[in-house]
Formats: sequence, C-alpha cells, structure tokens
Amino acid sequence: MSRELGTAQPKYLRIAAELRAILERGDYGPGDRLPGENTLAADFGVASLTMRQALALLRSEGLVGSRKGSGWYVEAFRPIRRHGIPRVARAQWGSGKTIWSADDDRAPDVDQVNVAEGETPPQHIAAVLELAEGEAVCIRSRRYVVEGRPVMLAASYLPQALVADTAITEANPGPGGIYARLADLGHAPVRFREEIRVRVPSAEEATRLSLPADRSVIKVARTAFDGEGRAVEINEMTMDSAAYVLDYEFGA
Amino acid sequence: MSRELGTAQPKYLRIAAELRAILERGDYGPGDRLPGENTLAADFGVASLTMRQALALLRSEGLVGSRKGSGWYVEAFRPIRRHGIPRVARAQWGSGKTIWSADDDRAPDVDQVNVAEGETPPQHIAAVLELAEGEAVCIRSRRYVVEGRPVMLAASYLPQALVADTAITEANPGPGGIYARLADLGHAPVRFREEIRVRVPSAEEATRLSLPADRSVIKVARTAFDGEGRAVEINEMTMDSAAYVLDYEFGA
DNA sequence: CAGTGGTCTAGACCACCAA
DNA sequence: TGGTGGTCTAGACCACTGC
Repeated sequence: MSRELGTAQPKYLRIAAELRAILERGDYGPGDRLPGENTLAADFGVASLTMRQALALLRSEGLVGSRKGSGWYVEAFRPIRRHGIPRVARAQWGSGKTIWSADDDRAPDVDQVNVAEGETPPQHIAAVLELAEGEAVCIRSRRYVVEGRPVMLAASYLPQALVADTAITEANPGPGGIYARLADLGHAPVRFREEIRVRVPSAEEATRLSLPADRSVIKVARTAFDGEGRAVEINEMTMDSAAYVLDYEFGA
Repeated sequence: MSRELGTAQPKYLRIAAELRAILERGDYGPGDRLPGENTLAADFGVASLTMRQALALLRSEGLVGSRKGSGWYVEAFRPIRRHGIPRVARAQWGSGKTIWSADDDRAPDVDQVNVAEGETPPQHIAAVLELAEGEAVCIRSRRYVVEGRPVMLAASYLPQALVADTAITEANPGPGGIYARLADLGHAPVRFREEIRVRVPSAEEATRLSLPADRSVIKVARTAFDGEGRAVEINEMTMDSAAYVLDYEFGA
C-alpha cells in the first residue's frame, strides 16, 4: 500500500489528485466544461478557495484551463515535439525549409513579427556575442501560434555590424532563413549550443502567451557559432511548458 | 514607459515583482532570513494571505524557500549545468561563453540506491523497450544530492532477460558503469535520445526532492540504442526545475 | 512557550460572459 | 441580469521551530 496514512496530505492536494484521476479516466472529454468551482466545492465539502487551490494546481500542469466569467474546461491541446538537433541540418539550408518546418510537428502560424535594428542588447547577450562596449544588435522577434493557441515567443539577436543592409533585417529573410543569409556572408553556422532552463513567465510573456501566472515556461537559448568559433546569433525562445516535448538525438 | 497603467496588475503580482527586484538588487544575501510574512504583509499594506501568494510565487521560481515554524530564506543554491551530450563525444570546441551562469556538474552524492529485478514495467517503458507481453525489467533507481540538497531522482529500466546474472543487477556495476557492462554483453549503446518535458511533481517526487507542491520538475527520458537500433536502456530522470540548466552542444 | 509558516473557512467585491 | 472566475480580507486552528 502506498496510501501514506501517517502523513495526511492537505485537502487541496487530495482533491487535485482525485480530479486528476477523474480527468485521466476520461469522464470529461477534451474541451468539456467542468462544474463551476462553487458546485465542485460543495461536492467535495470544502470552501471554494480550497477548491480553487486544487483547480489552480491542475491548471499549472496544463490539464485544465479557466475562462473568466465562463468556467473551467478540460484542456484539449496535444503537446508539440520539437527536435533540437535537425536530422540532416546542413542539407536543408538551401532548400527553402526553415529550422522549424524540419521538425515533425504541426506547422505553426507566425505573428507579431518585428525586426528592430540598432538596439542595445541585454548584458548577457552582449557578453556571448563578444560585442564591444556600446555595439548594437538587430533583434528579430516573433510569436508562434499552433491551432489558435500561442505556444512560443522567440527573439533572435545578431550583431548589427554583421547584418546591416542585408536581407536579415527584412521581415522575410528569403529562402533558407537567416542561417542561409549568414552563410552568404561567410559566417555559416557550423555549431550550436542550446541551453535550457525553466522559469516563471514575466508579466509580458504571460500576456503574450495567454498563460496563467503560475504556469512555468521553458527557456531555450540557442547560440549559433560560425567556422571560426564566433557566436553569430542567439535565439532566445520562451515556450509554454505544457505545450512542448523537447527532443535531442545524438551518437555516442 | 512600460508601466501598464491601463491593465492594473493584481497586488500579489506587483508585490512579487517588487520583492524580486529587492532580492536581485542584493539587499538580502544568500541564505538570509526575510521578515516574517505578517511583518511583510503589514509593510506592504495587504492581508497576510495576499503576501503569501506573492512569496509562494517566488518560491516556485526557486528564489526563496520557506521553513515551517522558522521563516522565509533567500535561496543560496547555484544552478547545476548538465551536459546532455558528454564532453568526450564533442570535438575540441572552444568558447565557454554561455547565456546563463551555472556550475558544471558538481560531484553529487548518490543515495537511496535500489535495484529491483523482475519488475513489471509501466506501459510506456515496455513499448519503447519492445518487450513481449509480460516480460520483466530490472529497475535501478537512485537519488542525487548536491551540497545537501536533493536535486534529481533517476530510474533506469533494462530488459530483465538482457541483464539477468550480470553486474548490472548489482548496486555497484563496476568500472564504466552499466554502459560498459552493456558493451561487455555486445550491446554497447551507440545512439541516444533525450526527451524533455516539464511536469508538476507527484506527491512521492515532491517528498523525495523536498520540493514545494507548486515547484515544477524537469523530466528527462534518455533512451540508449545499441548498434542494431535496439533500445537497451531507458533512464527516467526527475529534476528540481530550479536547480538545473540543461546544455546540448552539436554540429550542423 | 511564543512566533512562524501551512491550511482552511466565510464572505466580500470586481470584471467578465452568456443568455 | 445572474452566474462565473479572480482577487482580497480577517480570522481561525494546527504543526513545527527555536529559545
């Protein structure tokens, strides 16, 4: 028995576990509306705030979502698999495919595209790009939306001096994306590092991704190095942690 | 101005942001005790439950920790950098510059070591290991503790038929670990896949890792394939999401 | 023992949604 | 307009810490 009789769990955790079991058993289908929190609170015999605590926990896991003035709903979204290491990376650069569409996941819509030139970079970006004091960057930012749900924000930082007056500063950088353009400039990326951490979203990130404040996000910082070992681009991605499975495949 | 006058944020978020700024400014050093939540609530002019909401948010980020009956403390732990792709497998790539600071793999203490033979595997494990109906696995589980703080749980699943009566079923599998023993058996791992997702810890995981219920965990499932493409081991890791930076480096 | 964090309650007000 | 989730309050009881 793994019932843990001695260490009685608090009510909100027991209710959360019970709700989780009910949802995984399939009593409610994806997208279905749950009873209101007052109804549920009465059913479970607890105060509504306690009920909210349990529901909020399930929401932070991505199992349910809430709409103000409307109700609680079973989350219907299927996670996206992102392949961090493209299978045949280099061959795809000239082929018109972007890094993203090389992944085996659903094609996203891209919106909130913005290119800003001559920006002052954050300190940790400037350090990795080895910029001189006061040197500027070009920032390409965008949002990815899958099946109507915003799932990722991304911001690419490139040295302004490197990309000025090239297609990289255009909203559409042309076939092969910015890596193909960097190759045109003699700075083809040959090596990448992806650093991953989990954070609480900033207020702006929570808004743009329509996330509850207690949902965590996955931060992936991808640094591209050219043949001389110079960092030529940093792509900082911010993903809804409930929407993604990251995937890395490599040899021994 | 990015003050967001129109969309007034709730008090607990504004207070959390203010506290975050105070902590990052360094008013309190690592390990320092903060004023009690009642004192803080009075200072900020809110009810203590509202104050708790703000503190709990910072705790879920790993910025502060609480000890029942004692107080709130500034978290002193420096994140660990885990290299998903072993150094030996990487060429002599220079440039140590990284986006986020974290210490490289401090040597952990390993405790709660357990080897269980003849176990029935979870369904998703059996599927990847391509086990026949009813076929058993050997489960090697352990906990990693760094500087007195439990940071990761790991459980390796191997086909029982493959490892029976080998050193792999011993608590100490000998020099080179279980991969060397798999090589001895003619099943040296030559390819790996790591799948990463973020979850809320189970009650058992929260207990074994001493995590607050609202702290998320990083799940890494590492599958090892031998030369014939057979999955010979799955290592399911569960990490405190505030304790780790994952790092993958690879060529184009 | 006093003080602390953890849980829980009852009730209030607001913004938002749907009929 | 009534119901819903989101926020906030005041206060209670408990378990634990540390003197």
